[in-house]
Amino acid sequence: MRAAPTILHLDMDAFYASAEQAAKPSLRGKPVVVGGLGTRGVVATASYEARRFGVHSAMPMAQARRLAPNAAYLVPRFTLYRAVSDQVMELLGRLSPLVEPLSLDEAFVDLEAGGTADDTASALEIGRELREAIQAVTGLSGSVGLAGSKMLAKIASEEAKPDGIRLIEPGTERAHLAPMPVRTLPGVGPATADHLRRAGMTTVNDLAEAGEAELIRLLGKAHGAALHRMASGFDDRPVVAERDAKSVSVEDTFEVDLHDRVRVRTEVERLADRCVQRLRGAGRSGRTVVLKVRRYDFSTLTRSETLRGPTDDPAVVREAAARLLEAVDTTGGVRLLGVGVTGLADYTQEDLFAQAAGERAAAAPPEDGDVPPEDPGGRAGPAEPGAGPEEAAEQLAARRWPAGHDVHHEIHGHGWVQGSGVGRVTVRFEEPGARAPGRVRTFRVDDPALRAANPLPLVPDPPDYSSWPASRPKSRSGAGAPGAASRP
DNA sequence: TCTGGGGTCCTGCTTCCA
DNA sequence: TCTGTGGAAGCAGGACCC
Repeated sequence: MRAAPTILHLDMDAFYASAEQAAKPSLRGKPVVVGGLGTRGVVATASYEARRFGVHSAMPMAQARRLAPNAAYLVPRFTLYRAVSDQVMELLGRLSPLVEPLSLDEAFVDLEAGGTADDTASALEIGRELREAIQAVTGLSGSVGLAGSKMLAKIASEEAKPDGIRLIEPGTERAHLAPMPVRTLPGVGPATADHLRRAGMTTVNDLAEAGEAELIRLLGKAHGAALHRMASGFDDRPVVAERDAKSVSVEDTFEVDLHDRVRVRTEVERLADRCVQRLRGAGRSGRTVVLKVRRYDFSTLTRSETLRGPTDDPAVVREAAARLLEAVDTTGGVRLLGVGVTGLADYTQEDLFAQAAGERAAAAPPEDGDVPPEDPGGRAGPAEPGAGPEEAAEQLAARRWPAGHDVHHEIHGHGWVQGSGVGRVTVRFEEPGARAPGRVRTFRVDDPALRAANPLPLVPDPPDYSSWPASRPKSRSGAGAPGAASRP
């Protein structure tokens, strides 16, 4: 805990949805929902306009569509979000060497370590400047929380949302937290909250007064002790700039449950290959292979196997995953499969498995390596079995032209896919920064003049913040859009 | 109504080994 | 040689977070 509120928490407001609204002028002020559009998709982010209909993160997409049938439904575009996130993180890095990203849209900053703030006034000033800078550079708004600890800074940014700044003065933590519901504290989810409610505790004050011993009795040593400290306003977790990943995994939920054992095995091998690709991309290897199976009834089980040494050999991971699958009963159907690797290391060890696999591979006909022989099944796969020719064509069109993705037309220029089906794709031609919505045109899905395009920057010509925070950039006309001003 | 994907951490249990 | 013990490692599941 600190005597000055020099831990800053930044949380971008409805990040994915706001980025889409900024990229697509016709969606500004309208309900936008970003997430998986398949029958089993869930909402990743809903714009504030969509939230008014009751749509929220993690809600099944089918339910969101019932609540807000007229909203724009888009698939996530991580290339765009990552680019914007990089811009935001770059600004945060100007405030301190200690920046801890939690996700693409959230981070802690230790202002004291950066020497950019050492008291309430300077922390507030830097928070306001940061929000202005983010608005000017990305066109998006973020909420800032300031406090003497990570927990309180995060709570403060939550209270500041949307588009605000909030400071919790050190010394007032306990009083601030006392009336709040237990779910406010990090680490208290639905299960723990229910557990606590049955024990008669619903507010943070209840937890603080219950005492550490009682919470340990209820929740176990680590969780109970940590929760009691947090409920009492103590949180001395440092801001950690670099964290090594501890596992790498990939998983797929299938549009339709898999029943065919051969298909299940094929999918597991495909996932193992994808997992190794990611592992190698990170320059790592791993020792423990984990198979995850979610069955038709949503029951989930994991099976793991620890190898003699770390590996990044796809054949080794594939075979381990296949062995693990042998021990799993999949009758009834499989909804999700996942393959992961833990026990990460920076080196690989030539072990007997790898050697054996290599020898087998040398003796066998050539494989297709990392590229599957055909577009595989599941979410990214071909038309589902049983789909009619028209349905299949629609699925292929939707896959080629995902809703919300950027396209370029030889004559009409840059646009984005509004929808596709019946052999047609509908495109709205507009760019970020346009004042009015663009025009809509429809093409054949195989129109040669139409091709997929990369996202454009949300702010075409952002101001130069390279000397900030030492000196602030001169305001340009149009920079610092309305709404950037901090709320009191 | 019907529940994603990619992670982290913790707990309880079993086995192995010194 | 047998027995007890404690720690480490492996494994499975659950909860939580964004």
